[in-house]
Amino acid sequence: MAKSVEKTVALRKGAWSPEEDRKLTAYIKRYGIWNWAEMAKPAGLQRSGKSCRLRWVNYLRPGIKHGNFSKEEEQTIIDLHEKIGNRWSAIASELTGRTDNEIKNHWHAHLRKRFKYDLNLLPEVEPCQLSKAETDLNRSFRIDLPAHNVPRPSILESLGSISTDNFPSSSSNPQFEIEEKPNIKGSFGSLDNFKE
DNA sequence: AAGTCATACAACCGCCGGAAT
DNA sequence: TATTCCGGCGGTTGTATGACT
Repeated sequence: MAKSVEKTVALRKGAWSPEEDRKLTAYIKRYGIWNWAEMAKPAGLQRSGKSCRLRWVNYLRPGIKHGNFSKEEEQTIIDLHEKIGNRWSAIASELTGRTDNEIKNHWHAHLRKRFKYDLNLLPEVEPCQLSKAETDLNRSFRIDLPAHNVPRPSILESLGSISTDNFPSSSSNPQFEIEEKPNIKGSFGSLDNFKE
């Protein structure tokens, strides 16, 4: 079903454009989340359901915090990681507005090398034995460079305030029409967050 | 000024579990 | 009960950007 759709349509990959972000956000604002695999097409996106879900969950969803982690947040991550390991989603649930992906990245970029450095736990191994991530970690560790933690300009700035006012309505553009929402199950996502 | 290196982070991939049929 | 589908998770990779030489 959904898989056949994804097979027959050439799907875009790579970085999301502001236009794609607008389309996905506007679609979810209008119709909610009902089936990621099926939503992409009527939303006007040539993306896989997984890609749409990931973009929404990690970036577009209301309430997502971007930017540097506070000392408290870092300490929470360290504490929880010590207790439960790489269960990033569980850790993320304890940090309002942070996603598992962001925490995972932050851990690998900042915290893990600091943690291991403190404990002298990093083994001496040949780089050829390491994955890329491990190689990066080892390299960073050994040269002991301070992270130049300059945040990139957020793509959200280019989006401005998202509005569906200039977005094609379902009545004027059949591309966005949905006769019904088949096989709806589970949560409708974070629609409550749109309520003002 | 140009080339290379190091870093951060967005996004993809593959697997797994739960729900539906 | 078996199969299929979907969403979620964690690991990994690709790439943009800034620092360094």
